[in-house]
Amino acid sequence: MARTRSGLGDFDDLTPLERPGPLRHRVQETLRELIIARTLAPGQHLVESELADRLQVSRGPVREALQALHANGWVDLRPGRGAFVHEPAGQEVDEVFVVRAALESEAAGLAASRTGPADIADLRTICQRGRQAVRASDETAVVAANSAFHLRVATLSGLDLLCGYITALDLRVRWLYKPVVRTRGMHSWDEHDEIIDALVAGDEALAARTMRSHSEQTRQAYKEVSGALGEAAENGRPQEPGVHR
Amino acid sequence: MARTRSGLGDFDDLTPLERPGPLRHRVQETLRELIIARTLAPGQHLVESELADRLQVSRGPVREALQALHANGWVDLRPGRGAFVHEPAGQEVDEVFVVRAALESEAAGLAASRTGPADIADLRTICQRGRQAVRASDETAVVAANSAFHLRVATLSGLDLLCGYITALDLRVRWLYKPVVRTRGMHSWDEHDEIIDALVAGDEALAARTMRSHSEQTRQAYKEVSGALGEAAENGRPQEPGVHR
DNA sequence: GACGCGCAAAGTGTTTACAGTTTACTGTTT
DNA sequence: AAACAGTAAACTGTAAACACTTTGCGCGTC
Repeated sequence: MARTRSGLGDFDDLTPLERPGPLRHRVQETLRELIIARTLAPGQHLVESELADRLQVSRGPVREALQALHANGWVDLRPGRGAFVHEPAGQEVDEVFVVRAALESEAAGLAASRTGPADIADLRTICQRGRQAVRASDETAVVAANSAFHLRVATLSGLDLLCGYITALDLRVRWLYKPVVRTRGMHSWDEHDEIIDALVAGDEALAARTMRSHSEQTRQAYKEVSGALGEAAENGRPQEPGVHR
Repeated sequence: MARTRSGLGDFDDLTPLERPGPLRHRVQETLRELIIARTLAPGQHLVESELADRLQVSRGPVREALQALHANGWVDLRPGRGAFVHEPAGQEVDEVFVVRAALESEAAGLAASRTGPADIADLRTICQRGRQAVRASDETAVVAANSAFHLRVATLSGLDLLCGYITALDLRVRWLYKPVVRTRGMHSWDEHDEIIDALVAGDEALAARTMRSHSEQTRQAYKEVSGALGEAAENGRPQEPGVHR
């Protein structure tokens, strides 16, 4: 397995040297971070020239980054008026949870028949880190561990596409959920353990069901807290749908 | 319900006049169409200046369109080398079917409790159109009716986000599936009828199950035909996964 | 004082120009 | 003849400039 070439010896440690990479990537990631961190508030007008000035680049890369962010739902692009941080409206938060639940439970089901002992050990480690973070009230670490757990399960499905979608949705959840993280605490990690148990048992249906229920719990927690935060305006009926686009 | 204003009379027929809209949109859609039609072949190098010349625009809008297409998985962007039409590799086609199945069955389940008589009538009409197209061997019309049916069900879920994802995946399917459309014929429309029946019954679980099975059938059809088209290389084990990105 | 008109500032849409990288070719050396 | 270095063409990455649209403000009019 040693990757050697010509007669020049062993090159295994030789990693390609780092290169700056296109500006648009860094711009895109920077902006996404700022949006998630809510430094850039929903609805805020993202003026190209201002962003370009602050980031010390020209408008070109900024515009390209905005295109990509638009395609992923982080930014709304009103023709002739520019880019605005996307405003999650109405039932949208709920929708993210629903879609995520569907995809993650699918992933968990697929993972059940492919999970080895090493994978289980990884998952258990992540859970330990998560519990520790909860005890330490280290919010950032909790979020990180939670993301790591869900991403790890998604990866175990073996499907790159599914993994990509889930990762993207997880970022969205992290963004939307931010105002209300603290509430769920240790309970969430017990559910993670249940999921692991299902994976160990190799029971596809159970794994899928457990993951779905976990997602549903999280969604409920969100609903309660956000309901308490927002005015007590209880919309009895979910608002009229309408077609996407 | 009449939308009137001031004392100026009835404005219901007054639709905002059409405007050209940003070039990048039209470039993006044109390119996507060309990719789906396979005029632009997978792996093909998309040279910015050439596209710009042919479309009679400058490179700016072209680059922006390529960014958006990249974010949606139509185009690969190799830094320093440019844009290439995405090459579906290995199990990727299969993955699209899996994800689509998960999302569409979710949508069908949600639709079951929200479907009214008018919706049912619409769906039946679409099915009639589909059957007619199959009898007439009008491939384009078949594909159109099929897309319409699936999109309509997705819409009935009432979730815009879900709808958007499904629409995007449907385009992907249309692209990947293109080489092997003709085989499924009338059988597919019988399954569509079953789905409608489940919706009429208002049985969420049944609707979800039926839709999933329908998706699965389509996937199997794809596998058989593509297996027959490609060499008889029967990969026993689905190729090793690896992480997305 | 309310309304409408016109002007000016701000910002986006698009093009053009320039710098840096990649790639293929050509000639040279061993 | 094979391998290498050097070089030129092609193309991408980035910046800057120009044209047009939107938006807000001030002025005049009814």
